[in-house]
Amino acid sequence: MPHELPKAYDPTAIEDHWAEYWVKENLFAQPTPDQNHGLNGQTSFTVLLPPPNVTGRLHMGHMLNQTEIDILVRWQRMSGRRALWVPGTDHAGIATQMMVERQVESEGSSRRQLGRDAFVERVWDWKRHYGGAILGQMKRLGVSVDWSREYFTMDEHLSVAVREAFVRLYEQGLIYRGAYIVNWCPRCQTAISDLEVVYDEHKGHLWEIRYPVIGDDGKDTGEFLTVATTRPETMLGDTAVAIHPEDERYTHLHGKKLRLPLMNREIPIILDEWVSREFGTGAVKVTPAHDPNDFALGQRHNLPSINVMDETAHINAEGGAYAGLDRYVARKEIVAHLEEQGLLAGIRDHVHNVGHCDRCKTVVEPRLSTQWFVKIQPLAHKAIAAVKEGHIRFTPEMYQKTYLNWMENIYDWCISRQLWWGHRIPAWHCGTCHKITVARVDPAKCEHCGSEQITQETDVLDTWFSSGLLPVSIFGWPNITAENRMDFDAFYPTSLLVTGFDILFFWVARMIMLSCWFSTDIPMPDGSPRSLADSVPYREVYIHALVRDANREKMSKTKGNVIDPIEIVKQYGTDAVRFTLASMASPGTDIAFNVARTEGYRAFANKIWNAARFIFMQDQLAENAWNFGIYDYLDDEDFDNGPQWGISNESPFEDRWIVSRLHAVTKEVDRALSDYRFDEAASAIYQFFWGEFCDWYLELIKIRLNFSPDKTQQASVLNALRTCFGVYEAALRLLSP
RNA sequence: GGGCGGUUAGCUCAGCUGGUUAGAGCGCCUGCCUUACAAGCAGGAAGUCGGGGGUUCGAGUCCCUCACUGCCCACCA
Repeated sequence: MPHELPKAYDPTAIEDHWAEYWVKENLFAQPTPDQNHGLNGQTSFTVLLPPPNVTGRLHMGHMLNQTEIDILVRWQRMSGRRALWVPGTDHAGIATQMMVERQVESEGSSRRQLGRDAFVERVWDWKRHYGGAILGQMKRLGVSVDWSREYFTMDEHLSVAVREAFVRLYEQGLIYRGAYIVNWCPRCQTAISDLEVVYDEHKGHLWEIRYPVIGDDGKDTGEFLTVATTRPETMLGDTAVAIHPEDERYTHLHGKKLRLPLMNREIPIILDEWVSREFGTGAVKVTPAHDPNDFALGQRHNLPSINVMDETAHINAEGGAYAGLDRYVARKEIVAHLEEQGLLAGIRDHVHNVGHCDRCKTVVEPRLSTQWFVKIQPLAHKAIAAVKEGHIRFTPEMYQKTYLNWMENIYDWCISRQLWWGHRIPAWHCGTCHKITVARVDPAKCEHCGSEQITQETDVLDTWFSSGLLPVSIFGWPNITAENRMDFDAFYPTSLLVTGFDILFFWVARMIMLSCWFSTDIPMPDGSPRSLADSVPYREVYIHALVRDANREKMSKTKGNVIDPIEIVKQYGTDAVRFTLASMASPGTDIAFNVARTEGYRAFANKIWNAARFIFMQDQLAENAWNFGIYDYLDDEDFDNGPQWGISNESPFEDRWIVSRLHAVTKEVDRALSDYRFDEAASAIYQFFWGEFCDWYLELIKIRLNFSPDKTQQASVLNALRTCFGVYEAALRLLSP
């Protein structure tokens, strides 16, 4: 029975063993509750893993996220709740398509050369091959998810949910299609949402261009109106110039027309109070097809829109002599030609924000194009109420403000993407009457004219449209049957969402809007209608920090400062890394990951190992212990319900002390975890185990061992050992075993 | 242009609703291979809590202000 343990803790072998065992036994599965017994009196604790992209490799952010969730899930499970943690992966539209495009290109082919069907098949291949990378890594790390419930956002039943959601919103008049200014990525050749545009400060120029004024006789008067622009190439699509109605410099030009240089087109001067008199020259060239402000102006003043660029941001046929040129080449030539013609009034240095595609960093081109949108106000309205009425609580609290502020100023959501990878929009265009048929199942003919000349919309949906539905779709919505009904009742609303603030709007906000909107049609278990309070996707949101490098720099491949969690884990062990993250996870600040801390916690793991070693090494006592039944005690099922101390008023002081300390620490850890204070929980455990249990209690035990050799004292010593085991075991439980 | 954080030991960070000599890890110094652990043990040095002002019997903790720093949001060409 005495154990020969190595002197130093080697995590690898032990972790490999247990990780494999946990997965094999699917130890953390939470099957659909029994039809008759429901949850059997237990309450549930449900968490969704923020689904990693299929393109990803596990990074420190995942590791932090999973460590926190795992701690909470295990803690709740130990507290007797039905803890369910659902894993899955996200198809990640653009990101994945880009990845596979690159692969295809490296083979000398291209996406278009392959064609849609073949390309999509390639992406599926790719997904099958690499898509499980992160989940595989998670398995090795031993996260306590229910692997039997693993999903992929393009699984059949989840795609059904996406389609249902789209059709319903359409039927409710909340999805519309139209030509509006969208953010267009010329590299990805798709529209992207406002959130997918990141702005960088750019030292550019403000070009001042003279537009000739035309007299009543149709000839140039010799006067000019000078406009200022940061994007001269867009002038090819100008359909007006706007000035402020009360700008006295230009009063005499009211009602006049201008000759658009290079294009020789007559354009009106319009008056609009939106124009700032202070900025630039006080005269704004108006390009409704290439600027959101100008688009709005165009709507107000009934101006035509001339789209002068194609989907690759090359000038199209509307650009006359410049057709075929890249936007920046065109800019250069246009500026040069203006200068030749004496129409360039000046060039100023100008610092302004330029939008880039979040994915590929290409400069975004605002561009008029026909897209699908969600009329978001009604959904936002509910999502605001859900939070304001306290049905969803944010931690840290300040994110509630951030959330509400965004939600209250929300714009319609552009959900269509000109991609091939994703959920294809369930809409069909009629070749005969040109109307649209939106349907749950592929229609055979146009619902308006009955024509069979229909073709499906080529666009796919924004990735976040499907992930926003996950809280309801993974539990069976919209097809709630007698079977999965129990699941929905038991686990929806989920208890908690743990995620980073970087997807607060992308995902958290969308989930709240979509889930609140769609879950209402599923009545409560007792048949009563579902209130807003029970429609929410989760009751709590815990937002954690970003993990940065030791110098507080964002980790990025280009900077080469990425700390690969798997490497660190290999070196120090999973527990050491997890303990580091937990201990550094204090609210409000980013985590500057410091390997020195991990070294310290590897030492802690070693300390725990050696405490066990000490206890097991008491050979002679262990033998006696066997006789005295201490191992029976350890085998006792009661032990599974927590150690029984056998502490009484007569017990030695140190026994009573350590047990009382254990209880206090347990309480402290409970408190800390219920406040999401992983750092405080970690610190309490660390201090207790090392500073009290090892430094004091085990030392006192040594003294007892040395000074109580006779039989009469044996019981006391054994009781001490029993307490050792007990505290040790309990401490391990605290560490979320 | 709005909004939100941060600024505490050499480094990375705690310090909850204001209350005894301001804490931890790593690092540093001194002494120890004491039969669980040198990834250890015993002990030690180290901070005018960003600057200034205020409230209070009492402030790292509340208020004002300044400075520096980071982040989010925003259609000024």
